[in-house]
Amino acid sequence: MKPRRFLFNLQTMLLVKAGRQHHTKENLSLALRDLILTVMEVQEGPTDVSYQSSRFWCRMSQSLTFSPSSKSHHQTSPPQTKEGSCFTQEKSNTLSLRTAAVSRRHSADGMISSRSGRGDLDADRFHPYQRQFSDGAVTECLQQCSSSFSSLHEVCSPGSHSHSSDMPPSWDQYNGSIQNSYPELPGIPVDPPCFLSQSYPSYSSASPQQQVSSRLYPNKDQSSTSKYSLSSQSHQDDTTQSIFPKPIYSYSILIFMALKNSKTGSLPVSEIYSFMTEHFPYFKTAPDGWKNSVRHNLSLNKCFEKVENKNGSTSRKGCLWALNPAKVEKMQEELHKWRRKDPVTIRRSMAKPEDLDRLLGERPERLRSVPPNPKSGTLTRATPVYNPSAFTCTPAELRPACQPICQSLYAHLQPQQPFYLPPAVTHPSNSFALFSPCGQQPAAGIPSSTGSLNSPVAGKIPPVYNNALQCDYSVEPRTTMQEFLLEGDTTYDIDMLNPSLTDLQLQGNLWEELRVDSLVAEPQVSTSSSATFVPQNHHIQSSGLHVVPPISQTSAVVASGRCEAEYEDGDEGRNVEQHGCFNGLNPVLYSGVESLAGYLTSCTASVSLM
DNA sequence: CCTGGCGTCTTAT
DNA sequence: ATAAGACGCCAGG
Ligand SMILES: [Mg+2]
Repeated sequence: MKPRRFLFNLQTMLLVKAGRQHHTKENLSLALRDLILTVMEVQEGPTDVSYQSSRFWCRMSQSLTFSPSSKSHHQTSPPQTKEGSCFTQEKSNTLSLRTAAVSRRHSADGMISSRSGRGDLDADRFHPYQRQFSDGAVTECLQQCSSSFSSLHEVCSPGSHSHSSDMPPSWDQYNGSIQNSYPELPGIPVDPPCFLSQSYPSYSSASPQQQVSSRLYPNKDQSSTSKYSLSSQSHQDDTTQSIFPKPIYSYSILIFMALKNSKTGSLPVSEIYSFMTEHFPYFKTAPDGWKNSVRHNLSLNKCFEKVENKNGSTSRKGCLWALNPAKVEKMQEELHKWRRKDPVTIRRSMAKPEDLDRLLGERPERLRSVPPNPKSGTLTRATPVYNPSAFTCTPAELRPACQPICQSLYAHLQPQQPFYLPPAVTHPSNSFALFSPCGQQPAAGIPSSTGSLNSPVAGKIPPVYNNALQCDYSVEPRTTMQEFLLEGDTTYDIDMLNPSLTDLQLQGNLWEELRVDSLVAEPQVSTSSSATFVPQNHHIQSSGLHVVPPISQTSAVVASGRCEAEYEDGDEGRNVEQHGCFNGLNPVLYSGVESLAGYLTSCTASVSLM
């Protein structure tokens, strides 16, 4: 009984958080994926855990390819999008479901009209300080907005959906209680139909705009989509749009990432575009203009310098762009700042979330418990140098730390040559563009006279570079304190990542509301949970602990979360606690998260043993 | 035409 | 003041 309710709540919370409607396995999986992204962030970096989660994610991605033929509602539940964007940007701390809902709705309302045609793009315009989605995402947001709440209802009404049929009768009353807990839901309630499962045309028949097949703005950069997208073919564009929010990183940062991760350290604009579209699918379908902005940034930002392309051919075109050594460090700091800003959301906007750490510059895995080197045969191909420009340290330094993970994680990457390799090229500038490419532009502080070759320059600059370019690995004094903390102390990680936890806070709120609900319905549960749910500390997992029986891995999750439940106080405490919770989740990621979704869906049965 | 370099203007911080 | 981004212009292919 209680356990069942708890798990149900858990499911619902997960789903709502992910903005999904039905208690389907798919939705739960997707919701879990979100959760995992969060976990990855909390974990900060490609640890063994995130490695596992990455793998999980990949597998998940594959399995997420909904077959067009399947139930129509599947298509309407594109993976996470909305709440990450709609919610997290809020002041979040005090963010209530209500406000969230309202704001979402508003933003959606404002833009939804523009969806009809290419002509009216104003609403789609980028806005510097406001998260946006490409196309369909907006409408989805609207739907999600109401849907997230409606799900509470729908989920509770046994007959509403296929999966819910499994649910025990007791849910009926539960259903009632939940509804009660949201007596006056904003916005949504305004539309009474929202509470009726059938009133979601979007899910059963999907609104025209969101309808799969169609109309996406033609895009020239259709290039490497298929490789990463969650769904296939026809769905793809649509899905891509809906799924990937615009990255919150600034253009400068994105460009920086592109250059930093390039083999040579310099790229033509076109490749910078490619990098962006490849890693941030939003750009595949983004309205025109972003390329302008990229170019504009290249020109404007002193961090980026033009490099003569081939044989000093003049001109205005065909240039390569490289990083200005003198500014790199600054950029790197910027990047780390952004990184902390909202890591989860960033990952969401990425084609391959697990690549984030690599793109940002490797993290010090050594600080984490990384399993001993599993020397694998595929090593040679994927040695850490995949990100040449990001590493200035010696291979020896890198390998021990990275290999195990990188190797498997990035095995698909094409081998690249270490960026510190002496450019066998005639144009050193190209191969080592970071070092103030050509004398043409006496980069600040760097004697361009040394021009052609790296060694002289390299000899002088490296310290700075090393520090800036390689992920602050070395114990370089110059590394910022924050970064240090970030790397070495997980506790700080949590603290730093605070912003990224807004989702969780929302979750907490939600949970709390659910809990309240439970209280009403079931005094007993309330007793145990009420204690844990005092405002100051949302011991989200705690309440679960009591209820959830030692069921396989899942229970382990909760249990381990439990262990670290008690901690500090105040916000920090909560965060840490959550951290603990997620750490607890890790084991699951390891052993079989996939089963979790399934487990959750069928939890009612298994839990009853309590 | 398209691409790419870069300028202008607006907005938020 | 500055950062960031949307948008515009124009040269060159
Ligand atoms: Mg520049």
